[in-house]
Amino acid sequence: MTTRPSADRAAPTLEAVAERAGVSRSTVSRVVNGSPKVTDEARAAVERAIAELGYAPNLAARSLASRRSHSIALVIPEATSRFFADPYFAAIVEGVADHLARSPYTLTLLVASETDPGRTARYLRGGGVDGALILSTHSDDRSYVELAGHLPIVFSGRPTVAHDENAVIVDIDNTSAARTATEYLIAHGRRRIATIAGPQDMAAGIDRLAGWLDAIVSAGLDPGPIEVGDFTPEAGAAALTRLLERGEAFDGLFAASAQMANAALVELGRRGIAVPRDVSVIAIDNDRFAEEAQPPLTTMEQPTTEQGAKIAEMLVRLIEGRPVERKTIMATRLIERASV
Amino acid sequence: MTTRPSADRAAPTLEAVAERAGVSRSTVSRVVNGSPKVTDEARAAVERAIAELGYAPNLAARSLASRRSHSIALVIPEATSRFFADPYFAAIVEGVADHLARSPYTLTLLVASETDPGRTARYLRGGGVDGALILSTHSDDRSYVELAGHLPIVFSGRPTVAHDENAVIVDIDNTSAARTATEYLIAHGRRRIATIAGPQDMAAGIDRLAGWLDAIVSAGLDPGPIEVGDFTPEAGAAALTRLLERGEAFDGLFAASAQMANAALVELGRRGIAVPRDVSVIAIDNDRFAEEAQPPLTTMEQPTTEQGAKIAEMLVRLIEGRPVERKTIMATRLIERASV
DNA sequence: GTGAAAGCGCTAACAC
DNA sequence: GTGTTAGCGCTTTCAC
Repeated sequence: MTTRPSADRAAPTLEAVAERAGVSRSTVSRVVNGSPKVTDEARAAVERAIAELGYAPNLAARSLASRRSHSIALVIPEATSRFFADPYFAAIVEGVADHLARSPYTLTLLVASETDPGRTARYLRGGGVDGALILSTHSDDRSYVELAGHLPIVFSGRPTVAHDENAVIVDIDNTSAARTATEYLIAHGRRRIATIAGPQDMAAGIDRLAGWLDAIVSAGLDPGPIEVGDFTPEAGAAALTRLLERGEAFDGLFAASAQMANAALVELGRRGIAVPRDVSVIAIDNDRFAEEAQPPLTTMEQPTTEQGAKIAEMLVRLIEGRPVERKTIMATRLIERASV
Repeated sequence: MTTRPSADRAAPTLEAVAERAGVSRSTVSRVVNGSPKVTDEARAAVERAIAELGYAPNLAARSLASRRSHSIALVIPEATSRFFADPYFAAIVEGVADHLARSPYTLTLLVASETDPGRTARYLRGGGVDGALILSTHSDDRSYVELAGHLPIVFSGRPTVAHDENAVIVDIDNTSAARTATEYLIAHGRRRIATIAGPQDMAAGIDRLAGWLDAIVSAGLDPGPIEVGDFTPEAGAAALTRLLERGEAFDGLFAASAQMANAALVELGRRGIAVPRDVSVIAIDNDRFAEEAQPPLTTMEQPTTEQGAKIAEMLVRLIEGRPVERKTIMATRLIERASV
C-alpha cells in the first residue's frame, strides 16, 4: 500500500492577510513582529485576519529579507553513533536544546560529513544559521576556527589549534580538575599513581594528563605508568589491561573519563584487585558510569548540561551583538563515593 | 574581557560568480545545482570562480525561490531532559541523523514548547522545513495529525488519535512483541504473570498491555496483577513495590520497558526474591538497561536505530514525491539472557 | 546550451 | 502610525 504527498493549496501570504485586514503589508509585518507602532484597532484587525486565514509567515522570505534565520547549528564531529551513546554529549545537547527552547532560536544538528568535509562549512556560510556551536573535537578543528571570521561561533572546550583572539570559548579547567582529583588520591596516602589518559589530540585529554602529572610532581612523587584511551569504556578496559601487563605496581589510578574508569573497575574486579583496598580510583565526569560503577566512583563533576546551556546563551548574545566574555570557565567539584 | 561579533564583509553572491566567470546567473545556478545542460568549459569557468571567491549559495534565497528548504524537523515532545536520558530516543535520533547525513537534508531539532504550543506548528507551517518526523507521544498528538494536511509527516509509533488515511507510520508490532514475550514466560512454566505496563495514553503502552493479556488468555490462564509506569526506571521501581504490596503472588513478570524491568530487578533483589528462581522477568527493549541488569535481562529487541533511519528515509521519499508504504512494521526478536 | 526577465514572500528605509 | 517602494539572492520559465 503506497501513498503520495497531498497536494496542498498555496499557503496564505502576508499580502493576503493585509488585504483581508484592510491594511498595508507593512502593518501586517509590524504586527507579526511585535512592533509597538501599531494602533490597537489595526493590530486587532490583523490578528483576526491571521487567525481566519491560518497564516504562518514564510521563514525563507523573512530570513532572506532580514538576513537572520533565528536558527543556530550544533556541529557534531565524527561518528554519530559514538556521539549519542556518550552521556557527555547527550547532556550538552540537552542543555543547548533546553536553553534555545526558551529563545526564538531553533536548533539545527549538523553532522560533520566525513565523505564531504566541505559540506558543513558551505552550509554554515550559506546563511542557513545565525551562528554555530562547535563541540570539542580532535585536532583537525582548524576549519572551524577559520569559520569564526564568517559567522558567530562558540567553542565548547578549547580548540587545540591556535585560534582567533576573538574566539568565544566555554570550558572547564581540565588541568585543575585533574590536579584536584590526583591530589585527593595523594591525600589518601596513595604514592604510586597511574593514569588512563584521554586522547592526546584533544584539549581535554592533554590538559587532564598535565594536571595529573603536576599534582604528582608537586607532591615530590614519581609518576606511575600512563596508558591512553579515547574516553570510551572499551578503551578503558584495554588501557587497564595494558597497565597491568607492564608489571609496574600502583596503588592509585586517575582516569580521564568515568566511562573509562567504570570499565577499568570491572577489569580490576575480574582480577581480584580490590578497590579501594588495593587501588584507589578516581576520575572525571559525574555521569551514570560514575554512579553505577562498582564500587561507586569518586569523581570530579563537571556541569555538562549547564555548559550546554551556557554555550547556547553565549552564542545568542554574540549573534545579537551583546557583549560576551571571551572565555568562560565552568566550576567542577569533587563527588566523594566509594572508590578511594 | 568581552568581545563583539566581527564585522564580516558581504558574502559573494551568485551574481559575482557569474560576472567573474563571464556567464549568466542562470548558468552559475545550473552548475551549482548539477544540471547536465552546461558545457564543460562553462562549468570549469564557473567552478573556478566559485573557488576563487569562496562562494557559498545563500540558503534562504534558494529556499524562497525553489520552495524547498532541504531540511526536516524532528519534533521532540515534552521535557527535553527525559528525552536525552532515554536510550530509545537517543537511538532514534542517531538513526535519523545518520541517515540524513548521507542525504542532502539537514536535521532541525524542534522542542515542542510547553509555554507556547502554537510555536511548533507555526514553525512547521512556515516552510522552514520540507517535512517533519513526529515521535510517539501522549494522546495530545492531535495537532500533529492535523499538520499532515500541510506538509509531509512521518510518525514513529502510531498516534493514539484517529489519523488521516494518508498518514505514514513506522512502528513495531507492540502487541505481538508483548505476546511473544509473555508466551515465553508461559513456555517456561510460569502460570501467574504480572505486568508493569506502560502509560495508557500512549500506543506502545496500550498495545503492550493488550499483548500480555492476549497471551495469558490464549493459554487459558488468569491474568496476574497490573501496575502502570511511564517507562522510566523510577516508575519501574515504584510499580514493583506496589505490585508486591498487593499481596498477590506471581511467578512471572512482563515489563513494558527494559528501564522499568531493570529497576524492578533491583527492587526484587533488595527483597531477597531470586530471579529467575522465584520470579521470571522479561521486557521489551534491548538497550543498556537490559544488558546491565542483574541478572542480564531476557528481552524483546526492537531495532531502534534502524527505525530512526527508516522514518528519515520515508520522510525524504514522501517529500520527493516517491511512493512510500503507508505503514512499515519493523521486526522484533527475542534476546535470551538470564532473567527467565 | 545559454541568457533575460519575472518573481519567491518578506523586511526595511523613507516619506507622509 | 501607516503606506510606498525597493530590494534580499536565488530559481525558473521561456525565448533564442
